Amino acid sequence: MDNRSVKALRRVDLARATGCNLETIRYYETVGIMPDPPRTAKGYRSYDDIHVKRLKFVMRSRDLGFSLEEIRGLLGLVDDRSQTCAQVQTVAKAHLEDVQAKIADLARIERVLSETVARCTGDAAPECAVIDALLEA
Amino acid sequence: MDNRSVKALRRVDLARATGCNLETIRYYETVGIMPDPPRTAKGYRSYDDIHVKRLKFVMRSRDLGFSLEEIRGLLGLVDDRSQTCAQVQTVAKAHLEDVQAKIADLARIERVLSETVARCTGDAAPECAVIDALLEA
DNA sequence: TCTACGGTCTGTAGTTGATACAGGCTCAAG
DNA sequence: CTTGAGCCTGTATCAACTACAGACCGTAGA
Repeated sequence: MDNRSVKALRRVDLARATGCNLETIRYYETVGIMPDPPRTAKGYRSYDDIHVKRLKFVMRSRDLGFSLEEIRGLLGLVDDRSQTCAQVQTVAKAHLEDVQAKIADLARIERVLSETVARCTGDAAPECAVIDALLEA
Repeated sequence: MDNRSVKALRRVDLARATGCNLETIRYYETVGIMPDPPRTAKGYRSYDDIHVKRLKFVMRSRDLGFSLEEIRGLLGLVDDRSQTCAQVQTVAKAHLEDVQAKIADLARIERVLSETVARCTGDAAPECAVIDALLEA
């Protein structure tokens, strides 16, 4: 006869609903990314649709490579939606530049590696182009 | 009158010769990536050209994104050069695939982020395409 | 009702790859 | 002799989790 929330979720339910690891949820609570949830009489955490939504937001952001610090900022902007768009754009653009820099780094590594691997004869010889490349000054 | 090694290097000398952080050298020794160096009578570490060479190898490998675990493997192959080439090629190829996978991931992120940022008006409105994208189920 | 199993609680340790600091010792130049 | 740079060790910190220990709870089936 509880007409407040249709169903209270346990930790495992929230984890399953989002695909998030059980312990990670608790971690997010201790670092303030997720709010401390209400508790049952016996101290069990009791979650809700809002937790599912927020956790999915966090996971999607993590998936896009935002740090927890950045996500903290994004969540603050979500919670207090004034002047949101310009600020969010700033964060997202900065992050986009990080991502592009990382891609450039990896592309360089990829080029060096694939060139080096290609020079490998791949046979049982004690000479190796990869080792030589790593050893050369 | 020491005709063994032309000059013994101190920690700071090795660090300068390689560009490696001082503490990182010690860290590499504790985790077995670098060997425990000989010590002076007073217990000071005493390095050599072989340490410079090995540390540069490690740094170049790290720079190419190899994990310390992978580097441990590569160093083993360097130290015991029998059947080297085929084995190194295996490690390097696997790592190359990792790198390519990472590039693909980041490229996906880059695409999503840049599309989303482009949808931003950038003005002071409380609606925001980035937030919406992160919130949407 | 008993029992088994799955779930929850807390606190703490381990992971990777470093980096930093405290507190004390030593060495070399001026 | 003093000063400053460098060395020593052990331990703490960072991100972002993950895992475990030891105790407790809740419910379904026999």
